[in-house]
Amino acid sequence: MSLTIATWNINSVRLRIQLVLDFLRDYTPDILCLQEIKCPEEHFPYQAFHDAGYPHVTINGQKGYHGVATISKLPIELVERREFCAKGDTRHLSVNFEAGGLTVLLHNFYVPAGGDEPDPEINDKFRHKLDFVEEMRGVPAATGEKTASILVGDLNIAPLENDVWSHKQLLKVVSHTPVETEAFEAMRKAGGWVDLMRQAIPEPEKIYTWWSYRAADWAASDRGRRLDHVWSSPNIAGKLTAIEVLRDARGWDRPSDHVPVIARFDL
DNA sequence: ATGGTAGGACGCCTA
Repeated sequence: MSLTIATWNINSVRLRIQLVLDFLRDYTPDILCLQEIKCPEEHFPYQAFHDAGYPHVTINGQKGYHGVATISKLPIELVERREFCAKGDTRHLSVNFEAGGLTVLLHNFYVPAGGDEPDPEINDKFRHKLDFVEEMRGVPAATGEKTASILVGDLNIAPLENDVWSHKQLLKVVSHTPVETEAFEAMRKAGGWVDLMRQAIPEPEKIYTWWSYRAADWAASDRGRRLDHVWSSPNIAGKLTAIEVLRDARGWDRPSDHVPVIARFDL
C-alpha cells in the first residue's frame, strides 16, 4: 500500500488554515505533521480538518508559541507528548498507526531555534537547543519485524554543506554551526535514523525548506536552508518512493517561511 | 556590519 506523510512548519495554524486546507486538497497526504501551530487545544481548528477528510487529529499545543499537531486520514493513537529539557514547551508528539501490515511510530518534532548568538555560555536559547538535541538520543528509531519508525519536523539545523545557500558564510550562523551540525548528525546516527531526504536527493544537490521573511525577494536571493527533515528506521528506508519539497509554497499568498516536505512510501 | 519581516497578543518575546 502507498503511504504519504507530509511535514510543514505552518507558523500559526489559525492564520493559515485555508492555506493548509488547500494543500490537503491538492496533495492529499495520508498524514500531515504541523509545527508552530501557536495555539492551545481549545483554539485548534479541529472541525475544518474533520470536514476536509482528516478526522484523526492529535495535538500538543500551548498559547502563543511552539506547538505541534498530527492530522490524519488514518486512525492514529497518541503514544506520547514528551517534554524536553523540563521546560514545559510543546515541541513533540508521537502517534502510532497501522500501514502495510506494520505498526508505525511517527514522531513530530519542533526543535528550538536557538537564538542569534551561537555560544551556550552567553545564550541560554543556544544552550537549550544543544541540550534538546542531546535529549533526542532518547528517541531512537524503534524497529522490528512488524514495527517501523518515522521522525519528521522542523529540526532547525541544516546539517550538510548543501543544506544551506553558503556553507562558508553560515558557519557562524545558528542552524549551521559545527557544534550543532556535528551533534545533530551524531544523534541521528546513534538513534539508527536514516535521513530520507538525502537518501532520495543526495549531495551535492542543494535542498532548502526555509527562506527568511526578512529577504526583500526570497526567490531572487534564494538564501535558503534545509531545516525540516524526514527520517525513518532502516527497515522502511528502502520503501521510500519519493521526496517532494514544495518550494512554490514559499510564494503562496501570506506564506509560512517554511514549505511542506512530502515523503511517499510503498509499504 | 547591520537590519531587514512575521505572529501572538497588545509590550515584547520568539523565530
